[in-house]
Amino acid sequence: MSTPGDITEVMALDRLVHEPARLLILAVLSGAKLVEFGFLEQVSGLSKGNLSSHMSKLEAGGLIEVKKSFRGKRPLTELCITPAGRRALANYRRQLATVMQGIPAPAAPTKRRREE
Amino acid sequence: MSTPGDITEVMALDRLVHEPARLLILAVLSGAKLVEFGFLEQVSGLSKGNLSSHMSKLEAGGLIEVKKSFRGKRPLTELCITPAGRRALANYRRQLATVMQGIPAPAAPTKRRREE
DNA sequence: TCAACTAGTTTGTAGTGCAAACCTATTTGT
DNA sequence: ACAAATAGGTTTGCACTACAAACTAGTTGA
Repeated sequence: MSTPGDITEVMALDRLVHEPARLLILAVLSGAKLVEFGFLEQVSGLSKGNLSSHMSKLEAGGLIEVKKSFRGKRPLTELCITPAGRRALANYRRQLATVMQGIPAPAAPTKRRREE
Repeated sequence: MSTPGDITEVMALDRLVHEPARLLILAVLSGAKLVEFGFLEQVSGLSKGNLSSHMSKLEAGGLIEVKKSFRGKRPLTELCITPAGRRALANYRRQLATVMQGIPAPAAPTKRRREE
């Protein structure tokens, strides 16, 4: 039961969100009002450069907002997700759910579990 | 409740599978023993060239097998998923499930339930 | 003063996805 | 018989992307 889950929907996935690094960023942002650049750098494991460029793309796409200020005398960059960002993320999640229905479940043929 | 669903797992996603076009191909292959190139071309909506190159990558990665033969006098290319391909797909699905737990659900601001 | 650190941005490059052009053989039209 | 069209793909060319290395600008410590 449940809908067939049209797998061709996978082709409609938002590439801006689909990129793992950016999806991670959005997911983290969705759970807080304001997130510091440095914090994101640590939880994501991304290099500063990489993070910076993904940040710019998300900002250019209107999915996040970037606020630059100072803490004491040092620069501080903070990110927050926009309403459009939340929508994009929720939409992406919905599509993922649809897509997952088109992928056969773990199959679980034997009891062994191997991972690498 | 339910496990926290470590969102950083998103960084470990298999890029060979993560690409929408290839995920679609794998999903289709997982539901049949042997699939014709032309059929795949139609259901995916991919151009022949694009399909061909994704096919090559999946083959190079050992996720599918490509069998070339003739039907009557015309060339016929058929694809089938390998055991490694099935494992990769199942593994990807598992990771996706984990990742989805890290993405906030549809937000459901009101009580309405929308399905489409 | 000068080295080292903080907080990011810009640059360079290898790799990717995509469609257009191409290829070879077969079939159809005249 | 010969040209044009079609089938079934592959190769090429290009615009774009993710990533790390190199860079910039200000700050703190010695």
